Amino acid sequence: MAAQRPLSPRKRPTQRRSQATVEAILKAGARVFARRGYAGGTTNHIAEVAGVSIGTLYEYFPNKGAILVAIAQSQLDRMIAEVQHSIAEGGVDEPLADLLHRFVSTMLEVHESDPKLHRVLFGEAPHPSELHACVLQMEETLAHTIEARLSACPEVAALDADTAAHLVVQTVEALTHRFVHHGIHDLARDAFIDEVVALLGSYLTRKL
Amino acid sequence: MAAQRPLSPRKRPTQRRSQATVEAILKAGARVFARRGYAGGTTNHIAEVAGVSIGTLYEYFPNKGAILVAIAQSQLDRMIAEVQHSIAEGGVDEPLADLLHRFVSTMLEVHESDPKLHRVLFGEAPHPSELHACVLQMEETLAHTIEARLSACPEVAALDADTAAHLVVQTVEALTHRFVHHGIHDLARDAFIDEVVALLGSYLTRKL
Amino acid sequence: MAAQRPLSPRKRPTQRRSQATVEAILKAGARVFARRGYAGGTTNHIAEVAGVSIGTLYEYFPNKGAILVAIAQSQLDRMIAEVQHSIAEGGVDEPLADLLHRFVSTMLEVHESDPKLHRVLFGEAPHPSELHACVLQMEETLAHTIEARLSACPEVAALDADTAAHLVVQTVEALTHRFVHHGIHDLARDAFIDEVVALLGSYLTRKL
Amino acid sequence: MAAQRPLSPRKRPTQRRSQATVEAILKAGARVFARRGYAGGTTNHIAEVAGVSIGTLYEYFPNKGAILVAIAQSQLDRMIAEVQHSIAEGGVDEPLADLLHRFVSTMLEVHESDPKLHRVLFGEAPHPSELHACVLQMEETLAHTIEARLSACPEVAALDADTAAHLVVQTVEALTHRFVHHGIHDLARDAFIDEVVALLGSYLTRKL
DNA sequence: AATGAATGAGAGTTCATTCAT
DNA sequence: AATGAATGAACTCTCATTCAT
Repeated sequence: MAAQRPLSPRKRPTQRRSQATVEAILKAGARVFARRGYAGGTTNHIAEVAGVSIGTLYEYFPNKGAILVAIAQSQLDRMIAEVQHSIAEGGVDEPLADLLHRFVSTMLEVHESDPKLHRVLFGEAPHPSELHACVLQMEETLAHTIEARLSACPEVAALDADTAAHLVVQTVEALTHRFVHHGIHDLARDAFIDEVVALLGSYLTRKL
Repeated sequence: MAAQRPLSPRKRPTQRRSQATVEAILKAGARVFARRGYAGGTTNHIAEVAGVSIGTLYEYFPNKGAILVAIAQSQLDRMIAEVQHSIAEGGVDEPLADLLHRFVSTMLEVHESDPKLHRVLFGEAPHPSELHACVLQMEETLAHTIEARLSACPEVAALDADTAAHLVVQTVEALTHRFVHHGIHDLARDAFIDEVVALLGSYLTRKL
Repeated sequence: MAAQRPLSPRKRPTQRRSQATVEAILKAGARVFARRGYAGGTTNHIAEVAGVSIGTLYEYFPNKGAILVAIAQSQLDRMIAEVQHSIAEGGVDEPLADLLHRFVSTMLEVHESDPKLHRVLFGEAPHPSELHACVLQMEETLAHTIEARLSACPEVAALDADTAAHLVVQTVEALTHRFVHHGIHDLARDAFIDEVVALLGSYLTRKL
Repeated sequence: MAAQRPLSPRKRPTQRRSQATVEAILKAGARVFARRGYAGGTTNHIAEVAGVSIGTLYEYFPNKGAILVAIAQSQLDRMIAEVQHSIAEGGVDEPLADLLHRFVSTMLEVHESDPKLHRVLFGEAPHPSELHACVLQMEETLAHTIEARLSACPEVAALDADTAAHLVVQTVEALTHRFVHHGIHDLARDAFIDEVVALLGSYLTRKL
C-alpha cells in the first residue's frame, strides 16, 4: 500500500501543452481501467496509452489513485449534470410517472455510456476514500434535486420527503447499476424502466 | 494476474485432519480478507493465520481466488438458508407487510453479521467469474423462494410474479448492502426497514 | 525514502540451507556496497552476486538498510573482539607505549581489512539510525575496555580516566580511518603508528 | 549515477543578475542539502527554493555534484580564513596552550555554524572526487599555517614539524567533527576544548 | 537569460506460486 | 500430508537531466 498522499493533481496545468497532456492521461486511464480493472491497470500502461512518458504522468498525478479519483470526479459531474438537465425538462404539471421515467432513463443512459469503467469506478474496491466521499456527495446532490422536484408534485404524498428522495436515488442507482452489469431477470431495457417506475411511483403515491 | 485455473478445491478432504485444515484456511481467509481486502490479503498471511504452511494451503486450493470463492459460497449458502427459514416462519394468512418485514430484517442481519467480509466478497472486484455466477444463482434461488411465498398472498397483484420477485430481491439486496456500508440518509435501522417494506409493499399491492 | 520498518532480519534461518543463503547475501552485500557505495549498490545487484533471487533476499531482510546494518554489526563485533584480544595479550607490567602500539596497530589492521567497505559502513551517510547507534555502542565498549586496562597502568596519570579513554578511542578511530582512506601527510604505516602512540602516550602520562 | 562531467560552473556570471542567481542557488543548495542530505536533496527542490527554474539551475551548474562542490569550496575558504585570522591574533610569545585553545575553539565554531550542512559536505559520501581534493588541500593549507606558527614557539619540540602539524590538524578536524555531531562521552563544550588542548599540548611539548 | 514540460532508466519492493524435501 | 525456502515477473514511483520555446 502506498503511503497516504494527497490525491489531488500535482500541478495546475497552466500551459496549453500540459492541458492536453492531462487530458490524454485521463482518457488513457479511463480506457485502461475499464479494460483491466483498477488493480490490473498499471500506471506504465496508462502512460503508454496516453503517449506520454511515465515521468510525465507522475508530474501531474501523485499516484495511481489520484488518476482514478480524477476520472471518477468527472464522471460524477457529468452524471449530476445530465440528471439535473433531464429532470428540468418536464413541465410543472407533468405526471409523476413521466418524471420518474425520464429520471430512470437518464440514469440508465449514464450507466450505459461506459459500463466497464463505471463498474471499476463505483463497483470495485478498495478505493481511495476520497472517491467514496465523492460518490456520497453525488448521491446527496441528486437527492436534493429529486426532492425539490417531487415536492412540487401534487401526486406525491410522502411523510418525509427527504428520506423518500434518498431512497429513490439509492434504489435507482443500485438497480440501474445491476441492470447494466448483469441484467435483472430477463427484463428488456424498456420493461426494466417501466418496472422501476412502477416501484417508485407506487411508493411515492401510496396511501399513508 | 494468474492464469485461469479451475477454482474448485483440489482435494476432497475425506479425512478428519484435512477437514480441519480446510476449515482453518477458510476461517483464516475470511478474517484476512475482511481485514485487508482481497488484493491486500496475501495467501502467505492466510496460511500463517490458519497455522498452516503455505505449501499446505496450495495443497487444498489451487489459487487465491478459489479460497475467496469457497468463503463466498458458504456465506451464500447461509444466506439462502436463513432467508428460507425466516420466510417459512409466518402463517399462510399473514399480512404482506409482516412477511416483507421479516425478509428485509433477515437480509439486513445477514449483511450485518460480518460487513467487512461481505463488502469484500460482494462489493469488491475483480473477482473470479465463478463468484459472480454464485451470486446470480443465489439471487435466483431467493427470487424463487420469494415468488412462491408471494403467490400465496392474496394482497399481491402482480402481472408478472417472476419479475416482481426478482426486482424485490435485487432491491432488498442492494439497499441493505448500502445501508450496512454507508447508511442511507440518516435513517435508523428500524426506520430503514419500515421504509423498504413500504417501498416493496406499495409496489406489490399497487392497482394495475 | 522507504517507510520505516524494523531493520532486523525477517526470518531466523533455522535450516541449513537458509543459513548459507543469509551468509551469501551478507557477503554479496559487503562486496557490492564496497564497490559501489550504499546508494549505488542495488538490492537486485546484491541478489545477483549472491546467486539468489531478489525475492529470496527480501525473505530474509525487510529492506536494503537491514542488509547494511547486518554487515556493519558483524564488522563491529569483529572489531571489538580483535581489539579486546589484542589488548589482553600484553603482561600487566608492560610499558604503556607497547600497549598503545598494539591497540593502534590492531585498529589499523581492522580498518585495512576492507577499507572500501569500511568507508561505506562508517563514513557514508545517511544511514539507518540503527547503524549509528551500533557504532556509538562499539565505541563505548572499546572505551570501557581501554579504561580498564589503562587504570592498571602505573604510568598513566589521568584525572578522569573515563574521559581519557573515550578521547583515546575516538582519536584512534578517527586517525586510523583517515590514514587508511587518504593517508596523513606522507607518513608511512609504521611512522603513523609511532606518531599516534606518541600523541596518546604523552597525553596519558602528562604531568598535571 | 551520472556520467562524469566537469564540475566547474558552466558560465562565468559576469553580469549582476547572474551573480545573484548563482548565489541564490548556492544558498538554496546549502539549505536543501542540510535538511535532506545530498542524495535526498533534489535539484528540482533546490531550484524551487532558489526561486529559479530548473532550467536556469542547469544553466549555471552542469550537474548536482557541481553545486555541492561549490558550496563546499566556499565553506572551506571560510574555514581557512577564520583559522588563519584566529591564529594570527595571539602575540609571538603567547603560551602554546593559549594558541591551541584558540585554534580548537575556532575549528569548533566553524563546525558548529551549520552542523547539518557540514555533515553532508564532509561526512557523507560518495561525493565528487573534486570535493575530496578540496578537503585535502584545505587540510594542507591549515597544516602549513599551523606549522609556521608552531615553529615560532619555543615550547614546541618536534622532530618533524611538518608531520606534527598535519597530525594536529587531522586530530582537531576529526575530533571537533565528532564532538559536534554526536558528542564525545558526556564532555561539555569547554571541557572538550581543554581536553583536546591537553592532548595536543602534551604531544607537541613532549620530551623526545 | 530563463523557462518548465518532458524524459525514462532504474530504484526498492511484493506476493502468488512451485517443488525438493 | 505437510513443509517452507525459493522464485522472479511485475509493480509503483523518483529524479537528474534535456531542449524546444
